[in-house]
Amino acid sequence: MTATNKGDRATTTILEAAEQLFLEQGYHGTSMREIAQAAGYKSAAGLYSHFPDKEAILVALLDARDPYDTLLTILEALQATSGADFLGQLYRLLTGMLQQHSGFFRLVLLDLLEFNAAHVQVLISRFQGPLLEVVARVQGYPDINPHLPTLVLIRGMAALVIGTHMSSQVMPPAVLNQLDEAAWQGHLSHILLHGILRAPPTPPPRPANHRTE
Amino acid sequence: MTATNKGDRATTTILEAAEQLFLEQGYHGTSMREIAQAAGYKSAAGLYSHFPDKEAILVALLDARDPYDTLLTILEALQATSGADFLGQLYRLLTGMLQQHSGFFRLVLLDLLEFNAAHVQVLISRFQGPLLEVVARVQGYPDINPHLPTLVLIRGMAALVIGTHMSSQVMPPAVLNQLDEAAWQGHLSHILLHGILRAPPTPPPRPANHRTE
DNA sequence: GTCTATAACTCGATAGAC
DNA sequence: GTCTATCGAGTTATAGAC
Repeated sequence: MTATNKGDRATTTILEAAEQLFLEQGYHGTSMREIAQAAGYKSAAGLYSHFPDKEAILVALLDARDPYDTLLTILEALQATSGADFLGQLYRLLTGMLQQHSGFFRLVLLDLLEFNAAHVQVLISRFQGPLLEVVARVQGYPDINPHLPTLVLIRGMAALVIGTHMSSQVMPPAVLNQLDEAAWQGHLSHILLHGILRAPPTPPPRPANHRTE
Repeated sequence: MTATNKGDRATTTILEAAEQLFLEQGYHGTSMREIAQAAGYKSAAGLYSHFPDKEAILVALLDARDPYDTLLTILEALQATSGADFLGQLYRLLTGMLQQHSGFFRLVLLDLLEFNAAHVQVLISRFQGPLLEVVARVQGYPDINPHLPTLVLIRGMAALVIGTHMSSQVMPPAVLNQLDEAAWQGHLSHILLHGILRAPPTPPPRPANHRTE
């Protein structure tokens, strides 16, 4: 699945083994012997032909599972009729990707706790340029609140997306399943767009001037 | 600082030592020897007079650092003139507490990764009742959108609060410091209340009928 | 309760044969 | 590249003296 240019299949096998174990047991909770055995080796020595040490496996894993390229491709192709439409799609896209790559997100948390996000910082910095481009595109729409600073727009979106994902991991399944995924996305993106208050500050009952889609 | 009913000072000393090390090095990355030495013992054996094993230390630590009681007291005393006011205060309160108890939050993440949130689930379930009471209070205000299901209100608020905190841990300090804390809170709570779009869907330039606060 | 001593393993990493 | 064998240091946890 993870493309390696050469026939270096052993490396990806090791990474797949390490991924599963890291996610289940944590970084320090997983031994080189366990990784080796899960990858089909008889002892841990074989791993050192492919990686200099244990930490290098985590770094390679973070890099291999980084959904950066996929995300960038989709972002560039994204088209919308309004800021509301764009943000709605973006929210759905990001939460969907975070869910699909939840393993990667756990690896990020792992790096955050075990190495104080030392390795992820590199991945994030790579993302900064494209991110600003997307936000600039968002702010070009006339229905976006022009008084919101760019940074606030980014952090607000990021916070809701990350928080949505985190909450799904902590909420009891019984509660989470009271609404299906589409309903959750619809409601939460509504909050992102219109907030929690009633849409009109004081609703003046006037005939329809706004268009319905 | 952490109140223990008896003169059981040794226990709190151990917990303080364990807290610092767990947060710096992770759970499996911290040894009983290290905890013992940081707590003033000459060997790890002394710890076993107070805790049956290593995991018990983490559990006791999670329980000791749980800000539940503090939060509940503040929540009960919270007064507001409107839903917007209430939610604004609540957002400020929760983000502030999360920041103040960021150590506890890291312990939660640690439990999430190392034990699949097994221990935190207990703490969360304890919080469910009071949480519903607060939300019921929120929904009593007339300016809150009545079409938002209770669960959506909870998760939306939780997501933004958690996401705000998480983003502060990953964002480069240079970016984070471009706005001061009060400005961040103001903007982000504005998004929570009114969303990212312009306040009126399509601004009809009519004389003031809406009241300013 | 805290100590020394130690049991019984497991850790990451290396050496060298094949 | 993968193997066996192993080094040296680390691990959790216990036994028993004080």
